[in-house]
Amino acid sequence: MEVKLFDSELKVMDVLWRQGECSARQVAQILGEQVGWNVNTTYTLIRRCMAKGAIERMDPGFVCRPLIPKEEVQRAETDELIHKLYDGSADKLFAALLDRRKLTAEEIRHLKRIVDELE
Amino acid sequence: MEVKLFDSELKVMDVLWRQGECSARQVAQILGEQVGWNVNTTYTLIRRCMAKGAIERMDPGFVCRPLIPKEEVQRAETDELIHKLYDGSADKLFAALLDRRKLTAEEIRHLKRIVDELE
DNA sequence: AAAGCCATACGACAATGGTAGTATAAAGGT
DNA sequence: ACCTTTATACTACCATTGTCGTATGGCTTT
Repeated sequence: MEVKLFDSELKVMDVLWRQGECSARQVAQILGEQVGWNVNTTYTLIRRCMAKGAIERMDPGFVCRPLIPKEEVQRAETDELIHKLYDGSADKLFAALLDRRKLTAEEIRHLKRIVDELE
Repeated sequence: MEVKLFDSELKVMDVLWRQGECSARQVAQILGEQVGWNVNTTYTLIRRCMAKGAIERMDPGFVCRPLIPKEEVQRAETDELIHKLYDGSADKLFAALLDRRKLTAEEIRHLKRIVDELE
């Protein structure tokens, strides 16, 4: 990820990822209800995201559009976690996930199929 | 996780997880080489970890022992990621991991083995 | 015992991140 | 034209985090 988004910025992005483009005002309203944020907080975060190139805002209407796809952020953050706690190896995270879950027989079958299809 | 460990504290923990018990001085030396930390930085972090109950330090020799297992931290941080970016669903992270196919051939082999051993 | 030297303690400082107060400006009603 | 309301900008503030400087106290060596 070229830009690092903070947790609070992620909340803004998440609204846009879910709703698609929408006005700054709407974002503020949604986050007000959803997280209890003051309107100004949202506007500040939107501006910070713009400064980072994560959001584009168009006139009229201050319509905001996410410029960074969610998948990219997911990927970057997951990588970070893998490097921080799983010795940089994705399969250790994978194994940990398998380990903590109670898998049903058919989930296991499903998994086997997916994994078998890998390369 | 009852306690939240910061990234810098995690570096200290990681030394202990790898080496097992060892003296504060050794930790400082390792992190000096490995991350370029000033000795004092390490000592400060060790003290903070002790305050959080993550490290126990014994006399003589200031031998440090990790009180929190790595698995627990991995779990907590992974949960956090899942909640932050994967709608709280481990499955989605799981799928994302498989989807990126950034896995090396060896990792894939490893995965297959893990999955085969399931149930 | 004076002088130095380690190992460790403690406190400080700067940078960062989260949150919101106050300012400004456009738009509408009277 | 003026008052209100609403949308947005700017700035400030506090808590947290990372990092290290200085202080202290014991052990050597002379």
